[in-house]
Amino acid sequence: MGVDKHNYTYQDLKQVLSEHGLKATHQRILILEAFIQAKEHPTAEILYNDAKEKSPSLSLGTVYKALDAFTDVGLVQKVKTDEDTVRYDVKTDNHHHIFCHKTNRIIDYEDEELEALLRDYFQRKQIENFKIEDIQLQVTGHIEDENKDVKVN
Amino acid sequence: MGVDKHNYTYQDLKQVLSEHGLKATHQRILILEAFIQAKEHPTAEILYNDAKEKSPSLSLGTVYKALDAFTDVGLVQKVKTDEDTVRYDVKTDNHHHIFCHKTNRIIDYEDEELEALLRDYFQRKQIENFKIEDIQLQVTGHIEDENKDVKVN
DNA sequence: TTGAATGCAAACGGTTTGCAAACTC
DNA sequence: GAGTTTGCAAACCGTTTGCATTCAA
Repeated sequence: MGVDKHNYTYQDLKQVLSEHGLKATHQRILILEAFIQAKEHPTAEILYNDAKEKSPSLSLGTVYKALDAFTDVGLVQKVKTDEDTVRYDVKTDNHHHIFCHKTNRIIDYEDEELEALLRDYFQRKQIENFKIEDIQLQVTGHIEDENKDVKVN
Repeated sequence: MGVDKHNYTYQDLKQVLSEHGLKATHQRILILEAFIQAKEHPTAEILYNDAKEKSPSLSLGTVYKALDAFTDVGLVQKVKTDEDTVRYDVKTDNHHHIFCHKTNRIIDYEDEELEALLRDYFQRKQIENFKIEDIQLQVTGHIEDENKDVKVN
């Protein structure tokens, strides 16, 4: 079971955690739920505030520990930014990020043609003495009309 | 005058700062010098330690302030990483980064063919409602033999 | 039952801030 | 001379840590 943005029941999320070898605690389930419902690349604090509504005794430290655990098993990954807080991403292969420095939004970008292009390019241009594990584009710029969507593809 | 990794005299560096509209203080000149001599994408602390050798009264705060000033005028840029310290980069257009998670090295990658490829691709695939200012690849992986160089191209 | 996760509070560490003194232009 | 930059120390703030308690398996 992956972690697309569909409707997951509590049980589903529990199963996702188990499948990744994690103890399915109530807190982790709520944090994962908050993650999936979060619009975009949340910070630990955002998840904390969201999940706290359903479990007021939740502590920030627990969120950090949960996110570390999620990261370790590859359920989630840290997004490289130049902000002073870490933002997280539900891990899926082959997707890139569009950074808007006006709104601080980080938008996912996915395109099969781009993947093919990069795959092909790096097959020809080898990097000597380096094993590539992942390639991600960072497209930086700004949204032109903040009230409209950014439509990719 | 740009900031390639050539031999700059004190006077040259002073001029670089002036040309960018910055007051050419002794400290800033030393910091810029340390930057240019730094092998790879240094942190503020590395520059502090290097520059401190020539000016022992230098303080870390000054380095941060200088780097902020350098960043503001586009002399330097912050590198997006998922580390907990900011790393800086002498700003030049059209270059990408190779991240080694074994050594934490960040290696520059530059290739005209790749630029053409990306330029061409994004000309065809427009991102609606978004003005692209910069595109950077993050290639992550690991160096195979740490004693040998990573050769690009 | 047992080892792992939680909650809390204190510690950490990179970065920022405030301000008097020093310096650039 | 005017206004910016420096150096210092304290503050800041996101994140980590330690430990007793609680919980999942």
